[in-house]
Amino acid sequence: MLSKKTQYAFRALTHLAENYGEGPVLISDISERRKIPLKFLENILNEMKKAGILESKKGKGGGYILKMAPNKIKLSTVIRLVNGPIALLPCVSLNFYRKCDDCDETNCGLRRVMAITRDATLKILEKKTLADIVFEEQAGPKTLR
Amino acid sequence: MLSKKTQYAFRALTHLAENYGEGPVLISDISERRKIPLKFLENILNEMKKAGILESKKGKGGGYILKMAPNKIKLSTVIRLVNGPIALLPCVSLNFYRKCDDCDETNCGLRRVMAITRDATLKILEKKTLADIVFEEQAGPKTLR
DNA sequence: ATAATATCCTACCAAATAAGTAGGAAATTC
DNA sequence: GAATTTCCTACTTATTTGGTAGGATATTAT
Ligand code: FES
Ligand code: FES
Repeated sequence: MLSKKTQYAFRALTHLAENYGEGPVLISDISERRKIPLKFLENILNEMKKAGILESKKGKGGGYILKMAPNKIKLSTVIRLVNGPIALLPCVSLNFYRKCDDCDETNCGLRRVMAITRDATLKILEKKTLADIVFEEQAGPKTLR
Repeated sequence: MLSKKTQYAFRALTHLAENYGEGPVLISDISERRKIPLKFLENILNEMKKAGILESKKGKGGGYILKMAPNKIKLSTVIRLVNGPIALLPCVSLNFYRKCDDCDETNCGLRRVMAITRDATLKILEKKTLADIVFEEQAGPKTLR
């Protein structure tokens, strides 16, 4: 499961995506409108800035902006940044690889299945971007299952 | 990511699957051969028994057995049992649904994408069973990536 | 200059979860 | 009734999560 922090990150990014091209948005603004604890949000946004997907400006008229267009920011990027590995096992993670203790990697059946799972997940998360999330929200209420 | 406990569970189950039809296997046996902390493994196996996928016998000649054939035990079942939800958000979990705080479900773009991701993951994990894991191991070393 | 506005930085804290241990009770077999 | 083996309850410890506090630093406006 994604951490609460990651959910906050997405909510904030969605907000920024909606305001893309209209200048900086205040942390306090995002915090209020999206119901995210202010100080926590500060940290989150700052992290994403350091990671290169946000830009910031201090002082009056300042705030945060997406560093690139919403359709350039992949969900996989955000998740890896804020949440960590996408794979279900360290040994099949592309970006956070770590060997499994006491398990023979070249011979591990679980590992192979989890590699397949990772690929299926990634196929979606590498394709979907913030723009897709915004679009879905504007498409109006939908019930899903 | 799957917890270490879940990895242990899978290692143990794989071992039991390999010995399926040959009578009970001792906890201590699994513990040694698969390098899993004994007392921890005790708890894990017992949990899975209560959940209905294992059977046990006490006393001499006792031990654990799979309650059904390896190809009847889905990976999704095991993960849900030991690890918890498979979905990336509580609001899209089929078996562990919980509402997200401060997020309008009927209108949430992230939710929709995560529902798609969940489906893709489940499509694999509901299909693959312990038998597949065992088969992969017997298919011999393979390098993946 | 200097006050006001905002982000940035360092550090800390509490609650929850994960990972594992200890010790004996209960059932089964020999 | 002794040996074997799982079962049960409870505890401990380490790590991660979800924050908070307080001031430093940069920018703008007067
Ligand atoms: S090598 Fe990672 S689970 Fe076997
Ligand atoms: S409702 Fe679950 S993330 Fe929006």
